[in-house]
Amino acid sequence: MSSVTIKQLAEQLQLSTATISKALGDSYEISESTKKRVLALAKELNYIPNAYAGSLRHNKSKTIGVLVPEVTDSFFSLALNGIEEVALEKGYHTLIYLTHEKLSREEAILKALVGGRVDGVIMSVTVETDSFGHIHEFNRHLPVVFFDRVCPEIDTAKITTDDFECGYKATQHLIEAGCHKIVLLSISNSLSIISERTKGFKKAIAEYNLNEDDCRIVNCTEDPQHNYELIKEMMQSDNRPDGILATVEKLTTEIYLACQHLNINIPGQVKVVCFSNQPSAIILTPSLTTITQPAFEMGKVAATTLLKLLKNNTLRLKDECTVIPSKLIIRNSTTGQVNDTII
Amino acid sequence: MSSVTIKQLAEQLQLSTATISKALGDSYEISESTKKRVLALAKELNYIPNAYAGSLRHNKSKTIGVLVPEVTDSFFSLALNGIEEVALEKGYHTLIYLTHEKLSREEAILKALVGGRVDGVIMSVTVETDSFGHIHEFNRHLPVVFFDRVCPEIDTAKITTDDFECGYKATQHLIEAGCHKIVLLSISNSLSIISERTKGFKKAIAEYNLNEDDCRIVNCTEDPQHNYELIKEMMQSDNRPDGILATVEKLTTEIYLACQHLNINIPGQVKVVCFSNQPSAIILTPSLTTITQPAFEMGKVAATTLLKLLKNNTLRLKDECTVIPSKLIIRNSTTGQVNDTII
DNA sequence: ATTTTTTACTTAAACGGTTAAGTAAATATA
DNA sequence: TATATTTACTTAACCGTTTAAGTAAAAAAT
Repeated sequence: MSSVTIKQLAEQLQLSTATISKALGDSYEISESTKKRVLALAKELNYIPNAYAGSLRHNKSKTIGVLVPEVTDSFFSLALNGIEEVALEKGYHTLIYLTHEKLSREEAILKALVGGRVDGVIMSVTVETDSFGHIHEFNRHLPVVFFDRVCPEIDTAKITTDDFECGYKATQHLIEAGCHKIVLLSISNSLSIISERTKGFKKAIAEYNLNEDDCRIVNCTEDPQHNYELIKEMMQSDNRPDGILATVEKLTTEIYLACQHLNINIPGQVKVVCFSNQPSAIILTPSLTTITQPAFEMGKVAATTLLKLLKNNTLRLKDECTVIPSKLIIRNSTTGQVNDTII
Repeated sequence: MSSVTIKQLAEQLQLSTATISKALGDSYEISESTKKRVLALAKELNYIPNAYAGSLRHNKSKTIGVLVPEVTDSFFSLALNGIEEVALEKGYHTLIYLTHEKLSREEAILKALVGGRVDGVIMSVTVETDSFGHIHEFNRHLPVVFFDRVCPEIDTAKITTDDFECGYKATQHLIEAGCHKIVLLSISNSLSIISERTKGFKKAIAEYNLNEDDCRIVNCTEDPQHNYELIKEMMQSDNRPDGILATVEKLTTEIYLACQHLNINIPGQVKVVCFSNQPSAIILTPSLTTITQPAFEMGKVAATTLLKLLKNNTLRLKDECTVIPSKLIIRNSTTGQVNDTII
């Protein structure tokens, strides 16, 4: 059952455990011949060092924790991909925790992680995270790197994308495509990314002198069915929008469904832009204009930043903020011919 | 930096570390008054036990390892979701490793995990996994639960879906919808799920007396661009199929794109079924007929099974196989009106 | 009043490694 | 030849926690 230990190697070779340990660590204190014997036996018996013994001694776990709201979202799964790639390359292990957008989970997980299980954390906060005492408390013990959904109140590394500019560019694109009544579909009032995107949205509305009452913000929830009803209602109202800017990927399905069921043509009657990393955007009918975030890259940079700190803890994490731009990918949901999308 | 230890509690209360440890464990050996004092101080100083010290002592890590080919796939992200849910509920931690379909990664990861870092592993093998010595070796030390992509040669718990039946049902559905030349798009010759689905496919072909030369198997790769070319070529060949059964989700994009670009109507000229958990299946044009696997449920059962064993290691894992049926969800890509999908 | 049992602790070993300090023998230096 | 240095080890302490074994004092039983 249990694997080979240093003690067993020591006994077989009639050496002390210290000698074995140093031989395996290629120490100058050990003769070449002994090193060879140790390495050979270690290989033969398939010796694997116990991860926790070393961790306990060095107070280092070679493990990072990743807290994300969910993983069934292209952005987060791509980011996780990037994080895991860097971690594996640098010999780190990745503990994953899904908060399911619950602040209480986030709090409980961070509290548990102070116990030495991880050397640091990479996280994207929940939609509910409007207080941050738990993160601050965690950060007193261990380093935190935020990515995407950051906590402005915590002074640490933040890997983000240009949400403000993208909110602006997406709105500008809708306006220039002829929209006058643009609705921004939000999912939170506190989330950093949403508030940045919203600011960009508002700036464009103001700059182009659109009627601010027509260009409102509608709050969606975690419940797809509810969102569907909400969008359907919105699209049946007197003041129906002619442009939709959806701030999260998962709203795409409900927007397309509602328009299909109400027989509203995209882009003829309403033009749609989504913040999305879904590969299927290109095969939707009409193909979906997206703001596509550099998810994989953001994950890689977040992990690289954290691991850089763990290697050299004189680094000031607060100076390690990176902004990687997203791309506006224009497709038919904002520019397509109306005939393209008869349903 | 470092957190509070039992030693510090002991010193402050003028007690031994043993007393503190037992008080925290609510041992009968400790008086109620002492327990109260210990608990109070522990709470005040926010004592969190060091995870690895306990792990080292008990040779248990309260951690499970999850090996999946990738996480940017609805099936695996949903399954991970299910695994993490059960793990968190039972106080376990989840280490995630992405093999990226590389056997060498799978081997390296399993080897590293023998070092006590995990108490067991839940895995879905890579497309390259045609030997299994590494899994067998790992399994000598620690329990393994397979889900979805299993290794038939290893005697342990396997959580699967009814791939054979689904291969059959999907093919039958295509045949009954009028297809005579059905192509199965495969990604591997060794993968358990693919071979089961293929068997079901062949059974239906034989039962309905379709021409076996027209109903061939085409091998796709990990490269989307290559798959696109392959599908395009196939759809331009003399013997163009009138039905496609795609065994993995990610092929959807290339099928739809190729048909769009070649101006081939789905379902008019070719009907399509995909094994897929993508939520966007419903908003594609035409909406996509899918075999949808119980991904979340499979993840939950896999985790529950592993944790059941870890609690009671007299359990025989090989007796803990579960098959959870998938669903054929019929949509317009096989039954829709041709007019629905003019592009 | 004496012995036994119970209570409420402490001591020390253990988990599997690492490492500072110690040491005997071999080699180099004066 | 006597002393200093280097080589190649070993011993023992330590990381933070658990737990078997030991113990003194209090309570119960005889």
